[in-house]
Amino acid sequence: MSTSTPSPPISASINNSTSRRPPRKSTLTQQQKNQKRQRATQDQLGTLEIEFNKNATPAAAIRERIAQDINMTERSVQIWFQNRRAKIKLIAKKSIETGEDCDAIPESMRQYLMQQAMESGKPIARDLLGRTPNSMNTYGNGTLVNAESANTGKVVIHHFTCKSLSIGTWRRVGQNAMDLVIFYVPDKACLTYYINNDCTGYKIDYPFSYIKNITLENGNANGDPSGLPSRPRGLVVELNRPPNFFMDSSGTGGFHQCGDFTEEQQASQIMIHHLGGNPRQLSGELAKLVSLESFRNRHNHFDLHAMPASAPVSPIFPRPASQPNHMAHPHLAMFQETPFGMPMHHVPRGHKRTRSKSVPVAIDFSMLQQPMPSFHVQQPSTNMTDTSIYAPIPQHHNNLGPLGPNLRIDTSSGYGLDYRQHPMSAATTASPSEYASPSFYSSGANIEAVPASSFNTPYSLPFLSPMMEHPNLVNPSVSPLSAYSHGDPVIADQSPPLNGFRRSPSAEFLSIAQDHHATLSDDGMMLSEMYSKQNLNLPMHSPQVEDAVMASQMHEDASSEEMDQLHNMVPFGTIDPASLSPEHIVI
Amino acid sequence: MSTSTPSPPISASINNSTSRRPPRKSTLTQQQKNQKRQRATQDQLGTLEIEFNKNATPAAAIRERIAQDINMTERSVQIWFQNRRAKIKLIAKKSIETGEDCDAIPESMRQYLMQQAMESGKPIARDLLGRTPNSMNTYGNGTLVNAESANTGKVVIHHFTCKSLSIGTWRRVGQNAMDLVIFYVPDKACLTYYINNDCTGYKIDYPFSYIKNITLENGNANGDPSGLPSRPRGLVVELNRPPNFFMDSSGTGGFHQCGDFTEEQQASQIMIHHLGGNPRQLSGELAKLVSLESFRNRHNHFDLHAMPASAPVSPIFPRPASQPNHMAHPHLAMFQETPFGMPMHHVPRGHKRTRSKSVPVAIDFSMLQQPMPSFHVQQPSTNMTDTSIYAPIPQHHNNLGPLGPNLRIDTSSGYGLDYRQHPMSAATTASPSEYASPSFYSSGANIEAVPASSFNTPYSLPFLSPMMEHPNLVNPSVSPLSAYSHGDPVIADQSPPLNGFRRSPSAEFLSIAQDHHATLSDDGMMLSEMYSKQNLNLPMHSPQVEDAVMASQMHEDASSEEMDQLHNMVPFGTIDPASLSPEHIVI
DNA sequence: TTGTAATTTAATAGT
DNA sequence: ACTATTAAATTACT
Repeated sequence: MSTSTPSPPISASINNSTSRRPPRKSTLTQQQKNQKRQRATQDQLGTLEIEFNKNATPAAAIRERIAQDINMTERSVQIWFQNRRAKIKLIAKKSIETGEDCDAIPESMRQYLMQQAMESGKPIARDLLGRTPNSMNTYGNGTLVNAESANTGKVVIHHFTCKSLSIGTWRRVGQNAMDLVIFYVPDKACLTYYINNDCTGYKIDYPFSYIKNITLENGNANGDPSGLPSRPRGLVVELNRPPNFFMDSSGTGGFHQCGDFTEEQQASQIMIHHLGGNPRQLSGELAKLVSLESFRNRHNHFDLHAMPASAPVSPIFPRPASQPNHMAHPHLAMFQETPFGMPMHHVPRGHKRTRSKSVPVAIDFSMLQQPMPSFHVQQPSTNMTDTSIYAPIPQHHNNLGPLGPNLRIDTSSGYGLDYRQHPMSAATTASPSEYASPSFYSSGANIEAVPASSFNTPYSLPFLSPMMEHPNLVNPSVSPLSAYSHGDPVIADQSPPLNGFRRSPSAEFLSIAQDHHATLSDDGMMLSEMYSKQNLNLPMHSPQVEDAVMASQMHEDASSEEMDQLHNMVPFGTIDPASLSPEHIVI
Repeated sequence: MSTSTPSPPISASINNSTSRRPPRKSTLTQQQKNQKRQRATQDQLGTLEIEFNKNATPAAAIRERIAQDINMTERSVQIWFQNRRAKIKLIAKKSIETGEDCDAIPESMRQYLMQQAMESGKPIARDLLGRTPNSMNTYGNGTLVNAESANTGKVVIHHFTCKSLSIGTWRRVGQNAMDLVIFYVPDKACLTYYINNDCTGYKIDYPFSYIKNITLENGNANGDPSGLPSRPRGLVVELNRPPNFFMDSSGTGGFHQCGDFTEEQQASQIMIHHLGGNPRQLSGELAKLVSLESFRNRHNHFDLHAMPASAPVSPIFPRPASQPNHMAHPHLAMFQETPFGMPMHHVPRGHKRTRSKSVPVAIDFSMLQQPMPSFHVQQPSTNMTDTSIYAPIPQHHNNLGPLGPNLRIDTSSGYGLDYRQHPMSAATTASPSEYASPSFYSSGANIEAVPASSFNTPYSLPFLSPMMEHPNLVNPSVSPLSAYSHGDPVIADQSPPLNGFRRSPSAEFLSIAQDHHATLSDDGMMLSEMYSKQNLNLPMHSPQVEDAVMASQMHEDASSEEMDQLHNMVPFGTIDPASLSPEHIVI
């Protein structure tokens, strides 16, 4: 039938069917109904595409308008959008598995996915799209995230869905879901804040052992009818010492440690970090963290003397009075864990999804075309982007010029070479012993025996030593500091020598990255990736199962950890002020 | 990433993916994913073929099994089936156009196509597959259906999707979708029941003018909560005179008129026919019929005096009290037509497609090999066929022995020679004037001017005369009766002389058939086919557009009638008892 | 070259 | 609106 006849002008044929389409309701006609299955013309596709980029879930009215514009039925437009979303979602998912890129995901879709993930507490969804944004241009800059996406997937990562990070007055707000990523790698026992500013990546990280406690702040959601401006919701992390700072010399493919880049180096002074986010969401995420042995034992290896093992049962922990400025709230609640490590009050699953409503979120189209590094941050006025909704949130030091390989972010003092301000000595500012409290343990099963071999404290453990075998490991910009972060005994314990690794498909990338910077080892992801290689032989079991959903789609021989890979990105969005039972949780 | 690696032994590579593939979902892997595009081996093809013959749309589980059997991924199996179905469908369609045969269509595929057509009320699909079953071995017996399949497709045919036909106590139940076909040819203004019994075809037909009224019985679907056994659902046709009877002297290639072959010749006595079927489905089909001018004017040419043209507006038609036995129901509803000739209450479009589920329909594999005539009927116990689901339905006179060229069907008295029992005189039993009622018209636009040239009443018009030009038109078994059926003025009017036909690819078959029997002209399909030839030059316009879907796939310059070709077969299946708004519709 | 494997796209069904 | 599936249309590959 399709032998020779040249296809007639499509628009004409479509016209036939739609021109007199009744202005009826929506479910009415599909093009097909009228005649045949019709292929969208390039014209139509163009418009659809544009509209999709603007809004991946247009309301009926908008669909109708579009439909009229391009001579399609509203129904067909609807279907097109549906299929498109599905397609992109699939791509996103796939890109997770393969670690491939996906610059084909318009910001609108990201926003949408974000929101979706946000509203459904489901980690799966979060993974998918949380992850997708990074996979864009990986290899190039070799961020930790990229490293992850490149590996075959043994790395277990969990996110904290936060949209803001505040340390003192220094504050970063995630704007397009790529500029602020907060996550931890259980196996590394390390918490990381990933920050992107104008295509340059920065990160702050610290091993669990640096964490004095973590608090979930629920504002004054319920039970406190006072009209007071609600306290910032989210996690409050209290450290016992300053974290580590890194930056990504853009494009070169790796992080190197650097000095405190926060405004006035506040992060080196103030040990309280506020991670703003939806308490309901964070509740579950926090539950996971605290269920980790590596978290619960985070102080065991060096701080046994500092904390009496008897205290932890108390449901309410008095917080150290010496606390500078943050939240001395009366609302405290014990974090209760379910068999799955989820809090009892975990969101039931009755999300209120704002169906196919265009989200009032800033959209960054520029992202779509430019093959730039994975992340980038608030440029006060991005083309096409409406940043107004974020305006009320104070952003410090955003008046940076375009950045080259050098970074400039919220810090007037040195970075790069002047990177070290508080190595070991930082302990004097906030020594572990000072802050250590009985509240470190959230359950009774904390004090577990530690293998003798794992007595590498974060202070002294050069757990990177195996990597030193590599000749080009010495990077001029790397300071000794790079050797004492991530003092995770477990990792140190199980970490195999590098030359013992089996070469997986991603091993190549690994070696490439290794050639780049000595700081490689400082990159949590890289580390974890190497570690993941080992996992091929040494499957590890984490207490979480919930995140381990995607794995099933990969290989059936994959352990649950396999699937639960790279939650690189933390989606964020409007915070649902919905009430959460416990208003305040301290770990 | 898939640069160059030479494809390894296929079975091995496939094995990789499938052998221990997780019992996971579907989106799994394509062979390609693993390595390269892989050609199915002869072995694999063999199995696939066999499976396809068993079931053209295997469920996922079955696909999985097959996949494992032949070392393919489930996905690939799925694709293979998909492509296969597409291919066969194409073949089928092509065979329609060319009039070629196609013994390459396994029964499973026919079943599938059937069901598909069934579930989608769409005539398109119905055409295709309605058509396919016949295309098997056409030439041989040259049934009307075959004739159709042979023509190039100008014939407009519409089906009534019925699964049973009852006249009095005589009853036929469609069992394999090929033994009971009820349809009409608008241009012929003739309604036909096609019946196949053990490879021999029979038919009953009558021009529209014989139809007193048609009722749609919806049983007591809704609004009648009484626990009464629902009245039989479907169409009830009331005639004003007995229909015509034909049979196909098997294998010889044509129908010839014969006597009433129904049990005790009930069809000659009882003017009420019950056509069982899904009311929802039939509703739309009936809507089409009543929208036809040729239907609405069916009495105009001879019975104008009998019915006052003023009455028709009444929404509810009192039915003649003289009605014998059938349905004197209180539920009557006006059949409302939309601009498209569809009833307002037309099924919304919510068919429940039992997706890719093998239908619980009797499958006759024997059909696959044997090049026997298109149709055949319920053999009480067919090999491999589970007839149980039809068991409850009484089948009369099925205890026939194998039939040769002679027929034996539900009639103990004469046929063949003793064929004429109620020619004109039958009118005395139920004269048009007696039954004529104002309800003949379903809308106001009925009484239209009739071309003067078309005043050929079904009583006198020898519209077959052109065919008499053929020498061997005289068949011993043909009676004069054959000359007065199908009194469609339009056809008679526009029918060209035979020798004026253009030779289409199928013209050859036509002539062959013509050489077979003088009864050719009695075969509605043959007639309509000839007629269709003419259409090449004389496009005709029917009020329906909906059916005209397939045309776009043929030639874009084809008129809408062109596509709406041969609805030869009426697929049937389980009747959906879903409620239909109007319970009872009278035309 | 065709024909077949596979992908992409519009649509349907069910949820 | 999402998922799963499909048929139809197309592309790719042998």
